[in-house]
Amino acid sequence: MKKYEKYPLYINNSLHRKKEKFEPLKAPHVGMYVCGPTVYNDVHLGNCRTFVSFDVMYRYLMHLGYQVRYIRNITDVGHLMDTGEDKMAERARLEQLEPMEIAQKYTRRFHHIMSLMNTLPPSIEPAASGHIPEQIQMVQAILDNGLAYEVNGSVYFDTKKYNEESGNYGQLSGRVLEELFSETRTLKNQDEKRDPADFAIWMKATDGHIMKWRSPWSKGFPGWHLECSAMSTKYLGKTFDIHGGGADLKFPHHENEIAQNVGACKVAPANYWIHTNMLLMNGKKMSKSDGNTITPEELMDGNNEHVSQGYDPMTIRFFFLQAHYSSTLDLSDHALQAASKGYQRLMNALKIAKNLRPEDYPAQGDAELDDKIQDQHDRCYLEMSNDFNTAKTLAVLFEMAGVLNDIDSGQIKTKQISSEAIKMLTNTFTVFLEDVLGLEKVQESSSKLDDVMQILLEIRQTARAEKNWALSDQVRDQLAEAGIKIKDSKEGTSYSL
RNA sequence: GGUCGCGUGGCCGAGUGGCUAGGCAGAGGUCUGCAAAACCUUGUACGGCGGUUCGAAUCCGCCCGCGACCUCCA
Repeated sequence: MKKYEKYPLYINNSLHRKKEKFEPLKAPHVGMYVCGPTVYNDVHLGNCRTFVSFDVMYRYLMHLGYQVRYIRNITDVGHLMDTGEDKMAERARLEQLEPMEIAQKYTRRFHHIMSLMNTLPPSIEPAASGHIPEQIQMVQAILDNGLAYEVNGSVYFDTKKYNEESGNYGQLSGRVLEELFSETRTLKNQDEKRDPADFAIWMKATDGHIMKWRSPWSKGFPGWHLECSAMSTKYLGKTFDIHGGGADLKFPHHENEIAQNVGACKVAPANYWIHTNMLLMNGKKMSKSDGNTITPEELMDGNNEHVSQGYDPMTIRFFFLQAHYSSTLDLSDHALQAASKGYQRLMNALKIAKNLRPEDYPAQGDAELDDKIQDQHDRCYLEMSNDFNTAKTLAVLFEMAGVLNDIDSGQIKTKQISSEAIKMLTNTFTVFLEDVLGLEKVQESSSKLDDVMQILLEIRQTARAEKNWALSDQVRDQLAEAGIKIKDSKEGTSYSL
């Protein structure tokens, strides 16, 4: 019996605004598409939260026994500014680089950050610029189906006609087409559209535009929403299981994506839509465009006015997972400090778990304790299978940490706990912490500093043995002044920066 | 203005009809040469006013406050 049969997964499907049992099209295969970053500058922490959320879903799906194809795109074309200039092109102009250099540069930096945050790479990470033919084909298919029209080399999606035929425009975002553009904003190229709700799927490039490709309609570039439609269809098929992204993409991006897919392929793209909520700072959404942001580097270095110190990437990941992905989360220095302590507590317990040997324990233990551990094991699965409730799962892991500490301190005696229970406890704790939630022990620094510290700590240890408190305290205090804290414990003395 | 969501103890944050969320901080304790760290124990809560119910933080209504989206956004 597969784990996913034993612990059926329930997902809050934003398409229907309710929690539904997850039934993949072709179990054990699962196709998941997540909207990735636009690589015209560095990702900010809000982006990271989204990708960490989907990383945990990806990990848990795999842990349940599904074979997941996880697609996360890189947007490197077609995203326009209010001025009409492409975001990539604008950045290229500012940095005096080629647009593709910009894309490469920020893609590489994005990968670096994602790796620090311990997210697994997706199965395929397609770039929009590498899928122009597929996008042109899709424009053609929509035209062939009579749901788009060409004006002066640009092609627009006929939203009104689409809605008349399918009646579904606005289903995802809960919008009514007639009311949608009652208050019109002045936007570029509005004059070419038949209806304000129409949107470009192919745009003719203006003279100065650098990123452009040949198409049956003009030398131009695809509309922003089109890449996800084309690439999800190419790699996951016309209909697939899960489509995810930040809540701010619901409208218009995802709504238009659905319209394009249905318009081209006559079927809805994804059965389950998952939207992650926004990371806030000072109670306001973190957003690239209005400057209310903090980058992962700034947070890790502590080089930002909003934080008093740098935070380890794993602390940040833990901080994210303490809240449910569908809730807003307010970033603050205070909350991060709390997260740092809590995370450390789990890591201490992890160390204990890894040192326990089931063979040291008897075949029979205290039945009550065995039941407790069985219950904690079950709850880890039930909570994660309940719409990926990482907050609740962490709460169970903290309970398990308590048991591990009790074993370690002798509060729970060896004879009280069975070998099987120990196995289940350590295995569940380790697997959920590391494999499912992706939380790992902070890498110890392995520089010469370790050697130097070893020497200093030995000197201090000798002084202590000789009751030379003046010297031992001098070592401790002066190290503290240099920002190095030392911790005495039964196993010896360790240090941290 | 329209649509959607939120308001939980000092702070962060789960929970959705009766059963302890959890973390941090605070308090008490264990350990320790002292300290720190670590560990154990522990109090405090559901924005306001009504309603439904045997029973509501949880459902309904109104009010107050906050946020998101409404063609830049994860």
